Amino acid sequence: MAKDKKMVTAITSMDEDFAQWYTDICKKAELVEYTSVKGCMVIRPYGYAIWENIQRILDGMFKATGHENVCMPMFIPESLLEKEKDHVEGFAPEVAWVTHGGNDKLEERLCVRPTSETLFCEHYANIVHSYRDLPKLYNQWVSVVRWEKTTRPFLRSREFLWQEGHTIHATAEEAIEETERMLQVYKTFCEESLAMPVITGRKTESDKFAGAVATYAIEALMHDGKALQAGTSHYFGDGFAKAFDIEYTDKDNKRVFPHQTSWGVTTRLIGAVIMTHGDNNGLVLPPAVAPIQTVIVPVAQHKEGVLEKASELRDRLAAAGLRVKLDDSENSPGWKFAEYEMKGVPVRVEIGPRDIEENQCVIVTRHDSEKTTVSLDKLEEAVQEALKRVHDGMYAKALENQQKRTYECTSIDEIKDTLAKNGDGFIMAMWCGDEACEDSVKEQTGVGSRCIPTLQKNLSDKCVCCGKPAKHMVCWGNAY
RNA sequence: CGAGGCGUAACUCAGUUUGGUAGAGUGCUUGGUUUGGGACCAAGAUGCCGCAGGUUCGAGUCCUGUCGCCUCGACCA
Repeated sequence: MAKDKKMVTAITSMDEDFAQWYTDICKKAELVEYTSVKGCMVIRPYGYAIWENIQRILDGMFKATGHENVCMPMFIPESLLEKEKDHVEGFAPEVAWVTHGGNDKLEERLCVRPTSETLFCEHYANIVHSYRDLPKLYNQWVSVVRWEKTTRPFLRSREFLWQEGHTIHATAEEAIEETERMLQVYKTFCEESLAMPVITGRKTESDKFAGAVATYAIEALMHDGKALQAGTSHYFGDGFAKAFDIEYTDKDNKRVFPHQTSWGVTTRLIGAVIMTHGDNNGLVLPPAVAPIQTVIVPVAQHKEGVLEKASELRDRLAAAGLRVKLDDSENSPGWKFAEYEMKGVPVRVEIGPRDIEENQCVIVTRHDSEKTTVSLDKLEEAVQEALKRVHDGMYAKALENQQKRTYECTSIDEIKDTLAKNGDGFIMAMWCGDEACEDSVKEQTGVGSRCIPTLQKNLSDKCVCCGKPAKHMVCWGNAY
């Protein structure tokens, strides 16, 4: 009977329908709510708290690597957007335009920023005059708008929150080093704070950012085997500087162009966390970004002393620096267990009359449902240790899924067979560097190029498609 | 943007074939009994049947349009 009851409000099984499961989690864990504008969603307190934790940690990493935060306007005049040819071509199809101010038609229409390269460039042209002004290591936390046709919560919305770093350097070497440094910062963040393994790599020519010399990305593999680009870092060379007349005087009194980078991650990271770690009981959150790290569920809370003891445990854990919540609502303990599992709280502490008598409590870890009984004398250490166990366990599980779903192939047929037999995943295969082969692989097998992984392996001397000499091993996959 | 599916209470859905004034379970409110995996009993409240037109004496039901969600494709930092 209890089982049947549970089914009433249960989410769709991820094995049955992964897309519906994802949507269910977003709604039922109270992360987002739809609005009347397609692709624009309310990020609810519980979802926004995850973003705040992501922001706090990443911002610390940016500051530690010498970056400063700034804030650019949200409007870009059409003429400014058009200054760099590739850039405008890449973004024009998906920008939203402002044509009126009040009742008056504007002289020149303004686009709502889809990204802020042009604004930073205009600004840099004003403030960079000497080699002494360089480098500028700027970042901003803002929202941007891209008029996407297909939208999904967190994964692809028309307005989304992100950070965009924009840096300008005296030399190409310095800028390239910055591009690589920030890619590494993202990788470290994903692994250490999101418990999510990623592979780093360079995008192919056809897939790189509009206006970039080179685009690098971190790619994560979701539970269903689809790839998700979790962050990007671009090297611009001096292309933007030339287009926007950013020049400085070097030590030898020569006028030269500086070199630029940009890099960003978005609220899509929340989608990545959901699809990497979630299970059929709901969300599973990495302790580092979980809004509630530990929930205390009192059992038989009406009985003498239970709530008092539970409050005492809450105060002790809060004093130890943990984000802790005591749920003293009238719901039954079983209801609370299910509720906080749905919400992905990493550690649950149960405390009831029996425990109090024994001076102990029960600790349950979300990712593996393991229960352990610990002495109240060691509560803080035990919970800290449990949180670490959750993080490590989540990372190990995600890494195992990624490795299990990574396949090395040396022919088109092998790719097709692999996909047919195992479903989606990362397909590693050699490529000659020709865009025609890249397109052909996509057409024949359905998987597109994700990136040219930093860690290369020579699987074969020949291109998987045309058989000509191979240049790189490419990671192929079906992407969100 | 193309093909398909679905929009009825906060949620999951029945009712649409054959037009006649709105239903169930869950949730919510109140009271009582409960409490170690989504408790039980009783009494209540809750609907522009996605939206806009049309046909009709009468539309949740038929027709047209439109918006939204889901799937597949195209597109896409």
